[in-house]
Amino acid sequence: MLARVSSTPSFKRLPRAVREQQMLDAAVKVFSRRGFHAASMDEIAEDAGISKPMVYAYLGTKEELFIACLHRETARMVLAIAGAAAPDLPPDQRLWRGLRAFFGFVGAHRDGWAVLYRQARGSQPFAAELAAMRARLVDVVAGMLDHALRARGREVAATELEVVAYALVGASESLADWLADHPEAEPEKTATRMMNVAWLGAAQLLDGVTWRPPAD
Amino acid sequence: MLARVSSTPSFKRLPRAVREQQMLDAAVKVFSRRGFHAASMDEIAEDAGISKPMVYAYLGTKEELFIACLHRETARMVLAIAGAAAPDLPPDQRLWRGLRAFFGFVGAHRDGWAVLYRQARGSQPFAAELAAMRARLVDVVAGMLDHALRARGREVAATELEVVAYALVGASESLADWLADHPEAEPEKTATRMMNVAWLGAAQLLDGVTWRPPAD
DNA sequence: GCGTAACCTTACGCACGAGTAGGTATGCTC
DNA sequence: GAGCATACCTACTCGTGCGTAAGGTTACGC
Repeated sequence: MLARVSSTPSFKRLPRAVREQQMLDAAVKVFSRRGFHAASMDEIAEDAGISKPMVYAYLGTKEELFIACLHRETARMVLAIAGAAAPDLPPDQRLWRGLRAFFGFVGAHRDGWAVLYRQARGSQPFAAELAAMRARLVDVVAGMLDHALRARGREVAATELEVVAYALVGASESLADWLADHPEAEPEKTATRMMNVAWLGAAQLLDGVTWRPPAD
Repeated sequence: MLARVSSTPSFKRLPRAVREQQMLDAAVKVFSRRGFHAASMDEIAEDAGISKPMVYAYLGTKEELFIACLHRETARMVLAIAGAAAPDLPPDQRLWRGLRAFFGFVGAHRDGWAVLYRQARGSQPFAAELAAMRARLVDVVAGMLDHALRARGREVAATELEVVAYALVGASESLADWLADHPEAEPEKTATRMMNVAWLGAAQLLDGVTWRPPAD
């Protein structure tokens, strides 16, 4: 009414695409800090430097907004890992590169990742979303195992593979959580440790066998 | 006022301890089905066959109630696993028994476990609670590894052990989630698969080496 | 220079559910 | 069988925060 030019002297009108990204940035930040429920649309809007109805106009309801966050972050992560694929390498190399990319990504997006995915695990509407993306990862890992097995002339039931892949993915997620909680930890080192336990197994670790990252 | 004897013809007055257990049962059920936030105290009260103020009188606020659920379920789980300890067995035996007990418990408390712990991961107030109990598990596993290592005259930094233990616990939790989502799956079998990946590692699995449960 | 469409605001309605006030019945003790 | 503690109820208050109605303001095309 009266105080109009209070906050920003010249207040920029920005095109939709830009504002949407700002909003998503803010949303990820606030959802991370507060958790889905405790986060308020007002705070997100304020953090984005915009007013609430704009958020509704562009990204829809709170749930839709959260899902949009999930999608963007997931896409980024998949992209980061996809670059490390190289399907013609031996399995240990592929596993190593995948893990390195994964932990590298998490390390670079600590607050983003951790709480976002921790959130998504819980509440019904997002669990499906999250499960879908986890399934993609599991499929990739299972496919890798299957590929390696066939190359050795062996074959294993799909369920069996899925469960093993699931365990590996789960272990990685846990270590990702650990990484997100320990700001001083190095992603590369964490990936190496994960590689050790996943590739070698506890029996060999106890016997002093260790796996070390290749020169590259 | 008028409809008093509607629900239960003879309505029993029960001692506090009994009612508290009924309330906790109901709370676990409702929290599981709906998630922490979506669960309403009214629904919990109704499910327990009691009115809301009783819940407040006995178990306190919604948060306190949830924490009470967590504590009870955690205690039950620790108890179930503790019985399988046997510290003088070789490490593979100990790991196997621990895993079997763990998955057995989860299989027997499917709705209880899954959503309760999935919930707790997310929201701030409970994360601490959950982290504490997870830390106990991690310590146990790390201690086991340390014990085994010393017996072989080797020694490893505590952080190193912790991370490996963390990965193992994480993988188990993931498979527990998987188990909770697949009603047809057998706990024993799941434990075996977990044992395979944890003890042997991917490299040996690919080579066709498998671990099989002992006759016991 | 003027319309119009996109951008952006303030200010509110409204539902929902946590937590409570105050009162009633029941059993146990002496 | 009076008294007292404990179990239990109905019926509210009230904060909080999602989602929206209705209206300003700036840029851009013509």
